[in-house]
Amino acid sequence: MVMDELDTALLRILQNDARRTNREMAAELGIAPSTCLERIRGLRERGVISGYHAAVDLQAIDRSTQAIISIKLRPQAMAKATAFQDYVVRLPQTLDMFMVSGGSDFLAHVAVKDTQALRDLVLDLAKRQEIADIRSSVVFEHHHRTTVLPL
Amino acid sequence: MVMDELDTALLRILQNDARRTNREMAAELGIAPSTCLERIRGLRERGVISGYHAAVDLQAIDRSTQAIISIKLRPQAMAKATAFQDYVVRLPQTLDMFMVSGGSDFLAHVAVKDTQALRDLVLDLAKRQEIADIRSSVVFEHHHRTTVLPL
DNA sequence: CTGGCCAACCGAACGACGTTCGGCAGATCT
DNA sequence: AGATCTGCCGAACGTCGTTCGGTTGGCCAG
Repeated sequence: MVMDELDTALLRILQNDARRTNREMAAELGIAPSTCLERIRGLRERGVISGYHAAVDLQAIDRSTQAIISIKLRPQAMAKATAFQDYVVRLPQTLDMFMVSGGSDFLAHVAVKDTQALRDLVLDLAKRQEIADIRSSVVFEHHHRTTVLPL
Repeated sequence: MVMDELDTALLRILQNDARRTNREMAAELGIAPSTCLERIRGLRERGVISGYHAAVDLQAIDRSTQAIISIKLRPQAMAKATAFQDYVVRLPQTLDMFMVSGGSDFLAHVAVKDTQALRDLVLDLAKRQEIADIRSSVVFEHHHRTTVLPL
C-alpha cells in the first residue's frame, strides 16, 4: 500500500483533530486545498481512514468506573464463541472486546456508573452457560493513544 | 451535569461521524443551525466532547498484529509506577495503557507489524528492572465501540 | 534524443457551509 | 403583572468544501 510522507502528515493531523479545515491543512503542508482534498479522499477510499469520531468524556456521562473483565469459556462452548462475543459487544457498557490467546478467551473493557453497577454487570454476565471462568479488574487509569503513526 | 436528549442525540451523531455538517445535524434534529452550533460548543466547553479523531485502519499501516501485555511490577518498584506507565504510553507500539487491580498491575494494548515485532517488543520491555512478571496474549479479534451513549 | 502518455498538482469559480448577532418567546421569580 | 433571564431562531456575511480544466513533471517507447 502506497503511503508517502504527505499521507502520513495528513493522518497525523486528522488523528489529532478530525475537524481541521481542509484549507488549514493544505496551508500547513504547503499544498493546494484541492490536492489536500484529493489525498484525504484517497485515504478514505483505500480504507486507511475508517471514520471520524467524537471522543466523549466518560465522567461527563456518569460512567467513571472502568474495568477489564477476563472471560474463559467452557471448552464445549467454544463453538458459540462468536455469538457470545457479539452479545458482549452489544452490551451498552462495553467499550472494547478482545478475543485473545493465553489464560483467557476474552477481555471486555467496560465502563459503568460505579462499582455497584460493575458488580451487577459481572453477576449478570456470569449467568451465561458458556462461561467457565470470569474475573474482573478495576481500571485505575486508562490512557488511549489516538495518534497511530506508521512505525 | 445537565444533559437533555438533544445533547444526547448530537453526541450519538458525532460519535458515529465527527464530520457531519452542522446544517445536516440541525435538519435531522429539527432545530436551527445556530442552535445546533451552540449546543455542540457547549458540549465541547463542558468537556463532554474531548476531541475529534480520525480512526486509522491498522492493517493499512502495516500493524496487523495486536497483543495485550500483562505486566506486574516488583513491589519495591511500585513507587516508580507512574514513570513506567509514561514510558509504555509513549512507546509508538502502544494503543492503550491500563493500570488495573488484580493479578497484574498494567495491561498494555499494542499493535505491531508481526509476531516477530511483538517478540522484540516483549523482550525489550522485559529488560526493565521494575518488572516482576510479564506475559503477552495475542489479540485475535478486537471490536471497539465508538458510540458511548448514556446508560 | 525526442515525442507522447499518464499521474499528480494547481488555481479559479461556485455553491454550500460555519458563525455571528439582534430579536423573540417562554419560563421563573418578586 | 412586570422584570429578568435563558434558549432558540433566522438572516447575513465571510469562509470553506468541492469541482474542473489546464499545466507540469516524470517515464517509457520509438
